[in-house]
Amino acid sequence: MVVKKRTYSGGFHDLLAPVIPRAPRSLRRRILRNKSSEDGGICAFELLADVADKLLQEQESESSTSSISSKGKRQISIPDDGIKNELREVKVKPVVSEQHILVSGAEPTNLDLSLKESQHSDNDSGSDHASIITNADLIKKVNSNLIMEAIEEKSGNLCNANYGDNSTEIHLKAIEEQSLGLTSVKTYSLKDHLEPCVNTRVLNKSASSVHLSFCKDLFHSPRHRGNVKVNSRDDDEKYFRYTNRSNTRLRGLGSRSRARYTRMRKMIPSRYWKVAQTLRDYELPNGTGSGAKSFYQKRKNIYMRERFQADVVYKRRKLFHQSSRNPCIKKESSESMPNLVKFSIKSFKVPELYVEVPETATVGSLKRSVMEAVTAILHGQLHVGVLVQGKKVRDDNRTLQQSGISKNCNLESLGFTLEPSLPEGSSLLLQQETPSCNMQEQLCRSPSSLDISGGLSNSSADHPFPATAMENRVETNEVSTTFAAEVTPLEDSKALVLAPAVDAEALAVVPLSEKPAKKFEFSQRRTRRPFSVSEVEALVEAVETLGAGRWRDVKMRAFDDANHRTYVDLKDKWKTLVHTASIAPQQRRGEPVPQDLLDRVLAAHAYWSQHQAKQHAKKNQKTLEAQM
DNA sequence: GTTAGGG
DNA sequence: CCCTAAC
Repeated sequence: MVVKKRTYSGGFHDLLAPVIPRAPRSLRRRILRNKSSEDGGICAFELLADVADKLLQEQESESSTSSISSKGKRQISIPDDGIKNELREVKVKPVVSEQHILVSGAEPTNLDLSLKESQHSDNDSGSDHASIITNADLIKKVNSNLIMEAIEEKSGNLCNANYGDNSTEIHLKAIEEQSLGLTSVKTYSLKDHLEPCVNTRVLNKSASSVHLSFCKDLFHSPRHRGNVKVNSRDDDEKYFRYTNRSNTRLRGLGSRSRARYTRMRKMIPSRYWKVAQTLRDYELPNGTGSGAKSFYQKRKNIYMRERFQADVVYKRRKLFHQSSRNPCIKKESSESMPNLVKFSIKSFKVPELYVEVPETATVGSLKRSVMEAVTAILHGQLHVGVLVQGKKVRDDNRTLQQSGISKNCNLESLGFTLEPSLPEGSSLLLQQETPSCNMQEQLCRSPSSLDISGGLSNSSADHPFPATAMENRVETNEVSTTFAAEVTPLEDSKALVLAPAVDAEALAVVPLSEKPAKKFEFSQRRTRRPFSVSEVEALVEAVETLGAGRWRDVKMRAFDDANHRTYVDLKDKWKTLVHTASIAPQQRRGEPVPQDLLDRVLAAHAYWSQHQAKQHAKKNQKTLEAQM
């Protein structure tokens, strides 16, 4: 006997089209089609459920027939194990899976169960399924389009694009797995030559709920990564699109079903989702197109430009498809998705807004004053800055990795800033530059600091990076009125809640001419960027001609384009070069500087030292003469 | 803003 | 690289 029915429960009611008792194939097909057209797209789960369904059907018919029907229909036979099965889990995953997204409309316990089962039986996160298929009764390769057929039912041409290879190969395996308390575990591994593999598993257990887990890599195997992209859309519920390699066919994955919604949320790390939601719900009054909607619209160009956008959502979504373009990531992408860097902006803070109110003012008027100060700042166009290790990342074209933003490091030093374009002559004086004041200090020192976050962050322990925005002190050409963004773990963060402007009766915001306001940027050491040999050479050349001491000129001459090299840096480097050149080669560290360069360093150093000495002598001479 | 020098 | 005095 074989699987007679599937029992779905818990929120998949509108997701699972095939949740129907056995019916004539034609009928079920019609149902599926209707469902499909209604949604205007397919969902991976439906698709796979259908694949499983087909397999089961084939299995069923196999009990009386042989493998290939006379009609040429592809059938797959598996031995009748005599077990009554209920479909318990349909698992879809690529051969190389990075992560499962568990979707369950059922209770957490069921979810846990599903997880356990996955952990127990799915040691196949690598490319080897043998580990879980210990007792293969049957392995059958069918050069077949069976899976294609099932998929095509739901997706039309899309899967042709992805799986349109007739070499699709199907392995069927059935096993007994008593240790799980399962009467039977059948594993159907549908694997095409290109991978990913679709592994449809039918578990038998007494519970009535169904757990679905599938990998977000369904159509996104490492080997295909360069060709398959995850797109995003304006509609959250059709949040992702998978595109084929020509990027012309897009498949909306969604329907309005809660389950899909849930699944999408699972596919997206929660904090991003929530930020996305938040940004959608709370529009930013930034004047750049009325907030979130415009952000989403901008995303149309998501593949056109490798650049970071000012909204976190956009930025983090882009992470999903940064895989193949950056060679630095390749090492990882050969195994899995690129690491996702998780951002969560808990709050934006505006420290040191100075508001003056008379003692007799009411609290309400104080609130209004503060609000006006804030809205005055936020009124103009906002820009978002990204700070890494306190250094503002100015090059929007750099990848996160190149900018030192990675999953495993630096996140504690990551920050976002809001940079309003203050109107000319604004009376608002925000802090000016002051290194070495951290946010805590700053906030403590600033009774009028505003937390405009409304951030409701239930910290979840799995995010190790409560980060504080910081900004470096130097190299700021812009008028830098920045607000730090506190990047924190989040679960239920409402990123930005901005109250509307209130009446203009508010009290004056005091221009702080008397107090050299401190920029609220928080100094953090820049990332170390050792000088390359070519940089050293450029430096040496410049110093040879200009002399040691004219560092600004040296900068302009040789490092004008290197924003990360200040003239102070050049001066420091020269200092270390002189030192390096004067010590034994064995004592030198770092990338070896060619000896000839070091020789030139010493020569130039000697020359300009002497020159300087001469200058000093002249100067002293002159002063002496003047005194006489 | 630059320079110089200690940390 | 940072910090900062001194210009």
